[in-house]
Amino acid sequence: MADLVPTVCANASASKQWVRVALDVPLPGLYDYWTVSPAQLGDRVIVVFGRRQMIGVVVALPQEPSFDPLKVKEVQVVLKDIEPFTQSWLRFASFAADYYQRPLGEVLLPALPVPLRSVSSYLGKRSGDGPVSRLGKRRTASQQATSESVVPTLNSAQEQAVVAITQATSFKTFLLYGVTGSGKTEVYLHAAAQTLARGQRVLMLVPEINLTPQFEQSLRARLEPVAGIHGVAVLHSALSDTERLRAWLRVQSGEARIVLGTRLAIFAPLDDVGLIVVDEEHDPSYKQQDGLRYSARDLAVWRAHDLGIPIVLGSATPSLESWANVEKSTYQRLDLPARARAVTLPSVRLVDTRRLQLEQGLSPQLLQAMRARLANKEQVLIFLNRRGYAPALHCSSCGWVSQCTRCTTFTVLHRGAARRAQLQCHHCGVQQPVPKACPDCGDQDLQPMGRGTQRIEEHLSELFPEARTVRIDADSTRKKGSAQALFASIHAGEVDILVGTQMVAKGHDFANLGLVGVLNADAMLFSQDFRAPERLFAQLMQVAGRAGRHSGHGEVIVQTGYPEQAVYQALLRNDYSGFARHSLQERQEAALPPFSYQALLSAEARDLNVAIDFLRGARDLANELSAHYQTEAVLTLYDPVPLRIVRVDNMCRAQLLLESTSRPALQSLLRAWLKLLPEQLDARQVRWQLEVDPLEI
DNA sequence: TTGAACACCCAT
DNA sequence: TGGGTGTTCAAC
Repeated sequence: MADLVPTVCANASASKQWVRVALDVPLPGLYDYWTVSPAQLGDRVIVVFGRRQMIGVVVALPQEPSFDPLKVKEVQVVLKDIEPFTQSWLRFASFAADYYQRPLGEVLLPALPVPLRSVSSYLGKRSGDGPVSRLGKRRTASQQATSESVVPTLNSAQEQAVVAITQATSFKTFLLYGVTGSGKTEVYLHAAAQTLARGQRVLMLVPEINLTPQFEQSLRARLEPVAGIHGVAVLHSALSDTERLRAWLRVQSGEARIVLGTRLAIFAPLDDVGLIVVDEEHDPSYKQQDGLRYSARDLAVWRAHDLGIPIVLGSATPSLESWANVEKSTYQRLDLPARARAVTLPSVRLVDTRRLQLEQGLSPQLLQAMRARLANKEQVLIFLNRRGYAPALHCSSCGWVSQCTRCTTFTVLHRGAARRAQLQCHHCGVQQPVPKACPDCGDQDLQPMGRGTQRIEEHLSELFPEARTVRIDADSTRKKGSAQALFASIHAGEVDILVGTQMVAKGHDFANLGLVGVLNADAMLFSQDFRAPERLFAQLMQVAGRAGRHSGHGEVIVQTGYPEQAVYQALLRNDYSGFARHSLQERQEAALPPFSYQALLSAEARDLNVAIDFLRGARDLANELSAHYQTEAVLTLYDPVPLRIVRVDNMCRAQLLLESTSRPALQSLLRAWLKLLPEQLDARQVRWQLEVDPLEI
């Protein structure tokens, strides 16, 4: 840190300087302050804002303040414990703020580790010289070098992909398209190694934390020889504040050569990047669902464009947006046609449940296949996207169903420790004891309705008492580290039957898994959302890909009442491209994304009518504005509608969808609209927010 | 919109 | 007296 000596000469430092500061407040705009200590663009400062002290980022050095100079306050401290943020990083944050229509400070500050943005870590009682110098004193046990692993040779398709990626000298988006097990990771690793060898850094995004340890391990093994022992940094939200700070500083200082992380890592402060990788680019986890609602994948593409570098989006089931970009030749597709280990894909079977007598939701076909696999000492995965014991409790004599008092949903029956049952609302989190008798008619014969993972687990344990059954869902993995322990026991062969939600579908490579059974997939078919089939297909392909990755004779059984549906037929034929063609045609005919661009204004209020009225007013306002901003483009304003689950936590929710044929036109409309919305409408009783490119509608 | 500051209330 | 809760107000 010797290079952090102030760079401004002594006489200049005495003069008064204006700084424009971005603060993490939900108000639009930037705030001017003055200082006599030298402050540069990208420095952090501690300022007084209203009644509180805050850390902000200097984003401009104006000649004159844009506010009454007499009211402009002095900066309290100019923080110099890290290098100022670079122009390119600030430009990136500004783009994200503009595009998602949020104040710049709401992007910049949450992107920093907590200690770097909280005043208390600098001015607190025991803060000393701040979090960075405190970190320096307390040295970490040096990381053990991972043993070097053998670099596998690439097949010709992989080879071609690596060549294409590494030969790109400017911005170019590649869609690396290959089924599970086709060796996408090897392509990333080879391309990354070459990028590092050229002296540039690599940013690699993965969808979820629970698969980073696996991924991190193979990355470390392969890249530490090139990048150095401290050359790999991992960033995700499960890190503690200090761990996150430590990793972040290694990124910012340039020590980390490769940055691996979840969506938040897209805001990592590095610009000498030569390659960005977004693994499983279709995954919905890349979309942040609260606060700044960004898509890390979309931002990654923008960043690659801004930096003039190649970016690789990888998937077996690309998003239709990306697929359409390939068809427009905006992206270049790279195919990995075969499974790298030269094993065949699992065979898929649809079991039509309409004429079947199911036993606890399980078809005779599935049970028989399970028996065969278990006898053969193979593992079986039962996939059910529904946690808890049963989706509701039901009175068979009067028809009463357990409902949440605060939400318009059923409360879910859960079995806790020692078989203690309770009712839980999955939306507001409220927990209630299970009534002994029906609250309406007093009948004591209350029955669970439907099946969740707990109930399936219980039933399978009874059916296959000799098999070791394990459940993996949000409930069984709540404790820190328990997910990893469970996965470890599966890998160690200590588990025969695995019951799980979508948690198990992602990334894990279970060597001995022979059969995957999918229950209740139809639930996803009936969603209002136009993306539901796309999501279902991706999820089914992904969970199917867990079977037979090593043995080569994997089998997938999907139970459905609608086997003729296009999604299932495409799955049967393992035909993503056919499914994509069919879906894109439907989207085009309906002028839905990717053939249009959307924004979603949502509102919530105690009274549904208040929310709807607010949205109606907002729609009228947008209608007026559209005359000015949509000259060429076509704007569609839908009617405000209540959400499917209208009331959550006693707030009623509604939304208004805007759709435009032009992204720039939509952007300028939104900007003008958001300026006027708070003034023109009585928003006092309404909480509202705007989402650009919503993923779920 | 947030959160600090203040007023107010109630239990001890 | 102190803590918990509700209300108001300011924000370069």
